Amino acid sequence: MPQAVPRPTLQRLLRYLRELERLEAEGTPTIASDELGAAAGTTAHQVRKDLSCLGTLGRRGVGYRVGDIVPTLRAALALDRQWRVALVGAGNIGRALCAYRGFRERGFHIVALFDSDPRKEGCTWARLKVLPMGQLRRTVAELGVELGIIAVPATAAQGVADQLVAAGVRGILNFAPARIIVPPGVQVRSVDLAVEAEQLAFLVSAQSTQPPQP
Amino acid sequence: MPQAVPRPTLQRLLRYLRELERLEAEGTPTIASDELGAAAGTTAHQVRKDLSCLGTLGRRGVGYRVGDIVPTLRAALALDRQWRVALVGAGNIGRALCAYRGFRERGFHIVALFDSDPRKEGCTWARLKVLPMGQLRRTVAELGVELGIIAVPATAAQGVADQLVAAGVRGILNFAPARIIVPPGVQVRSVDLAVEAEQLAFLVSAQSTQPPQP
DNA sequence: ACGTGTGAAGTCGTTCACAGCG
DNA sequence: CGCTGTGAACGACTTCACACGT
Repeated sequence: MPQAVPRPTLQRLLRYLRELERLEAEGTPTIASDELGAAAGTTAHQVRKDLSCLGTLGRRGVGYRVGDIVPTLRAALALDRQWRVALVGAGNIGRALCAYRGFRERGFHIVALFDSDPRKEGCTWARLKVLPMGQLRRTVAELGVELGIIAVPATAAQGVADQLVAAGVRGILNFAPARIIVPPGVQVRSVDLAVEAEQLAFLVSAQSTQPPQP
Repeated sequence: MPQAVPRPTLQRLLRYLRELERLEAEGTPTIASDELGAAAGTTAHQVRKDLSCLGTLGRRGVGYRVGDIVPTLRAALALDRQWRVALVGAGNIGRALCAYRGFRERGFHIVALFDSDPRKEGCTWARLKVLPMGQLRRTVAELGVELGIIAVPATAAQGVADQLVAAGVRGILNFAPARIIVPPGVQVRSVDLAVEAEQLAFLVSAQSTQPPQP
């Protein structure tokens, strides 16, 4: 049975899948854990441990058959289906996410776009009309939206999250620099662009002041 | 001496700093670890352990003086200064990052903008002219750029990283869905938007198939 | 003989409990 | 007495070593 997959393992599994899809496109029939590890930036040990979370996927003495495990991984990671997404916030970030090809390529379809600013209402981006927030609940229900993306200012984030949850969304990807509280049963992942930059700055700075050990 | 700060601790310290700056603006003079923990979404234990990485910052029986530790935190996290940043890639993501206020508010100034597409050359975004890649090296040196942001397609990412490193950049924030290899002494942080969505999808999906324990 | 799967050992981070200072 | 600082216990993830299937 698929016992819990640790978070770090999940991230790596997604990277392995990327690499394996590339190998599949190139026609590589089989790959060993050490090669996959090198391609994904980790070790053979780690690759085997991670993949073993999902069952017995390889063949001893041979390696992993690319054609076999790509579908297995896709299914295990819930990527063998399409996800309908609502995007809230038609600002700079919202516009970029709306146009981002990476989402659609991986099965994430933004099917509705909302903004509280009436001046933006009716504008069209990437074939989507900007709808007023008042229509969020009905639209999410009608279109069967399962995931929401928040791309609004920090002060508005919690309110938007509440509305998304009330509309029945099961997961939220939050780009606002604010902590969001949701009831159990709803998943949240936050991406804070400034925090990413700040982490980088710290690492750069720490490395200058602390030269590596002798 | 400031011994190594674990990565998860670093992330939390940045969140504490946000909360503390808010408290400072509100005029709160002092705060205890349990309140700060609640505000930042963690525990009092964790707050004290994290802050103790940076030295003895609190007063027993009192708590932490907001006015004291905000500057201390800023200095320890290398946020008591400005960072000059070069942005490569004038596509959707690049445009959004260029206009993103959060960076400037936190001391990250995008001072140069590059794209390999000659048609975009000379366009102006947020008071920045799009420059050709050929000018990257000289411009980075002249302006004293320390950090680079990559917002180009995956296939171009490694090449851009190489050019940034050759130009003397010390850290790279990578938004391309590709692994980037840099020499030691250069820091990289990657943000893969599709992977974030994929993780969310997995968590939502896993929760449906595995109801919580009895 | 080769490469996977996996228990065991090791490392890192979190949680805890209480001593210690204001 | 209140709240911090911190060593110690705990738990999670990683690294390792080797048995096992092909």
